[in-house]
Amino acid sequence: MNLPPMIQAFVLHFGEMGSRWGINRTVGQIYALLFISPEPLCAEQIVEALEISRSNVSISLRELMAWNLVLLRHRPDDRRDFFTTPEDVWQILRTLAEERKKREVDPTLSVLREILLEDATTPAERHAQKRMGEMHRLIEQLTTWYDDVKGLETSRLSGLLSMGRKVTRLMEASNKVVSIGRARPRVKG
Amino acid sequence: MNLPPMIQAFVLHFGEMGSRWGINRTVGQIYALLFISPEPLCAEQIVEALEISRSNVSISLRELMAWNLVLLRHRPDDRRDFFTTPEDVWQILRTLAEERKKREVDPTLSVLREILLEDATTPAERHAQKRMGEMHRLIEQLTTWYDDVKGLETSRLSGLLSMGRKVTRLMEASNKVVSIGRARPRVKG
DNA sequence: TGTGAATTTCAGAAGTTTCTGAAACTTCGG
DNA sequence: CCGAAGTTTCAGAAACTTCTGAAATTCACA
Repeated sequence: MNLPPMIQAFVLHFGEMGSRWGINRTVGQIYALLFISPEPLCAEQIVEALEISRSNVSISLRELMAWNLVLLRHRPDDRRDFFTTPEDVWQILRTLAEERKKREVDPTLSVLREILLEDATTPAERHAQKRMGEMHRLIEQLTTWYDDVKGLETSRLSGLLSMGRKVTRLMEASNKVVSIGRARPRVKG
Repeated sequence: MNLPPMIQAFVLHFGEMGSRWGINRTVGQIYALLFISPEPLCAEQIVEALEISRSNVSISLRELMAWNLVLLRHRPDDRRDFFTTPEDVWQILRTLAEERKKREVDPTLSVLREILLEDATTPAERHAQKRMGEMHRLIEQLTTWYDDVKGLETSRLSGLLSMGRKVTRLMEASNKVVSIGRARPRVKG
């Protein structure tokens, strides 16, 4: 691998973490390389930088495109595909969240929904359904929050994050303001 | 596998999802089984229910304990270990978030921190450091929010989630309250 | 200290994923 | 239609993970 040491460290780290993130080493390395590269790279440049086979690069790029984590770029009078990552790290976060939800959460949600429609006959089944119901409600609540928040522009999302738990105080304060101003029901929660 | 069909479906699903969640099939199945079981189970009962080897159960339980996802229980006059999952699904969520952060985020944060301390000499390195800086700031912001929110009791956390993006309006409204003095912030709609 | 039930460890078999090089395919200018 | 440049596919090799049964270890109690 023929890269400046700092860049190499970053690329190798993403390779190692790949397996923990549900992608493989090569995919992680390619992503890292594209992320820090000042220009889009073509497949052959990736082969040279990482010293892996052309076919491996091809398959890994496909996978990254399936995740919507890399973009295709073209140059005038050049037939080759060039690859890059989105500029905005918040946009990358949104994509990552969306894809992980799709792969890691949605299938479970739909299995739970189906099972919860079935009739429980034995006590064991009734208890199981009760537990699955708890799990289902939790996941629903999380995904509802996510769906609500995911469309926010970056500045608002960032603002929301920096509020953190202060929001709960604000909620209470707002209840007071509201109820003093004109009697109103409490905000849910 | 000798389980009621509804329970079997749930257990098999967790097994299949296991690889997407960074655990393996057996670990996923055992977790699912413990989660819906009305009583703690001992290793031998897991062997019978899932029809897998005793040693596989032993190793998988170790892994689940390393994740803090299962608890040990004992019965009077019985030397065997019995295993169960925490009752409260919100507590499970907290544990899961904590462990995933520890494994999937913290190592990257510390690699980024180290690299950002180094001196960039070439323009490529300077650009790489700029990008890593963006990534680092994003992760810091997310983990700061997480650290802030993770200690909330369930009812507050749940309330915060059900507010979703409405919070941003509340933030703006609260600015107005502060600036105008006693205008009433809208909570709903 | 010896016994036996419960548990863990471990070497290797079985299964899965990743990677490569070679061949096949696609596209486009001449 | 040809050839050159680029890209994808694929069979099998290499590497890695998971699983098992057998052996080793632990531990309560007589």
